[in-house]
Amino acid sequence: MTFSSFGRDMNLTMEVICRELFLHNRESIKIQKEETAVRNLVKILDAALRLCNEKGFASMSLRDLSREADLSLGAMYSYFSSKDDLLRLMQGQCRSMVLRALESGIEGFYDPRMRLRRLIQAHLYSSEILQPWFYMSYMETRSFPKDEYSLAIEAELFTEKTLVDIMLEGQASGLFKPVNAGLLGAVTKAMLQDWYLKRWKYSKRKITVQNYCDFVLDFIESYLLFTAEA
Amino acid sequence: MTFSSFGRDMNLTMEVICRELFLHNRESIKIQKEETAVRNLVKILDAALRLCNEKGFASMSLRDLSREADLSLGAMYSYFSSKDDLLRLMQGQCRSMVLRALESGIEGFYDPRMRLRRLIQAHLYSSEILQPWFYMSYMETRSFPKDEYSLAIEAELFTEKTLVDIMLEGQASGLFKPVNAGLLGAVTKAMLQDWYLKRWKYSKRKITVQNYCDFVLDFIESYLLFTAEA
DNA sequence: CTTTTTAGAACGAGCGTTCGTTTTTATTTT
DNA sequence: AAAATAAAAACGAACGCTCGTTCTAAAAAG
Repeated sequence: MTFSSFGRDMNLTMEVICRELFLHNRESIKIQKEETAVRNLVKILDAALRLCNEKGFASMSLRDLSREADLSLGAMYSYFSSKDDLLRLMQGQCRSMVLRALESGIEGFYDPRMRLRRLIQAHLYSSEILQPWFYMSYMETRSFPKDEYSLAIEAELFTEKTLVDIMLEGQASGLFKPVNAGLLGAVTKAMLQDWYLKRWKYSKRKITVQNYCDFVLDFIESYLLFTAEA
Repeated sequence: MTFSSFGRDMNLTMEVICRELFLHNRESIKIQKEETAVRNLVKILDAALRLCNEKGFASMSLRDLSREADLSLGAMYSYFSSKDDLLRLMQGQCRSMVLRALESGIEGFYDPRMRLRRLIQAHLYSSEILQPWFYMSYMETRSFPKDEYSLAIEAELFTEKTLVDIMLEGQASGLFKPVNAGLLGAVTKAMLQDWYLKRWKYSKRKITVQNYCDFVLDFIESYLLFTAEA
């Protein structure tokens, strides 16, 4: 699975995300016409993610957002009922789409080594495309309202558990070495997260998601696989 | 080097940090008597770090801080001249003491394998003791005032470069395998950071800093060292 | 003309910061 | 040893400003 084939298969564009968001929230969104709504939701979400990445959700004022999205305060309140509601909209839609991408990444694969590769690829590629959302989710989790907080933690632990389960499968079938799978899963998650948390560093060094992915896979597999290599 | 021996050698207690802080900032601090000043600085910094970890620096109001530190607003302003100044005080003092701890960790060691071990230990142990400060620094860096931002980035890159340099030394001397040292340094930093960023997760799983440290060292050395093992 | 969408002034709450006052501590005088 | 005074530290109401949110009127669309 290459990054560009992943990009083609999953459709993680803002346009698509905002259209789904609109269709799933017609009751709460006060705008009727789909095209108008989608166009403005894209402007709002793009601007919100940009501002959240710069200064954080709490420090992003709705006046900043209004300026950046090129919509008045009143107009924006036709799309969400409060600042927290805006957060809920972004979280709900993006989380479900990323989860879908991860699941369909490993779907139909049964060899532990292949499943591990594909899960790591799917995670890195998703976060490459939706980096601002991943970054925002990571940095803001602690200040989310209670329900969103739980969902975010749950999602983090779910991905980690999936990693660990694949490792345990591989160990059970004698394919992987009996190393500490729990800790290996945890630090693998940390490496996956570093890709979207330190994007500035990796871009400056001209390291692509493909480079990073290959390295992480080699690093982990060297530790897990029995040495057939030199 | 064990965690407890490290704790004994470096003196990273709040009491010590605040006393140094006071002595280095006598001009700007409006309180004369050392004992009074140190006692209250400890209250202020402890409370500030606690609140910053809960809700972030921007969302911590000075009224919150005043309540938690059990000091009036006016009294607190005898110790710093603005909210940003409070940040600068915490950053300056803690950063220099952590840097000192890292440097004296590898001082006097010349074998690359030993240097790598000791640097990783010193980093994990420091962040175990000053976890709230490490966490705050990581999460708030992007919203620091310009000068503090640069210093924080510089410190992050310095630690990473030190890791990479040790790896390159080891490779040059034929002790380590010729893997991608730049990327290995980057993901090593990510693993070190995960220890203070996800403390809640590791405490819940009853994983100690010693466990984590041993695992990370084993993981990295397996990748770097030529296989003398099974 | 009716409906949908946008604009931006207005409001109360909470922010960082200031400052005149009170309380506590230390020193001097009786 | 007690009282008086001076110095140091702590207090918290008040100020100007920005925040999230509401609301009415204007503009645009059909």
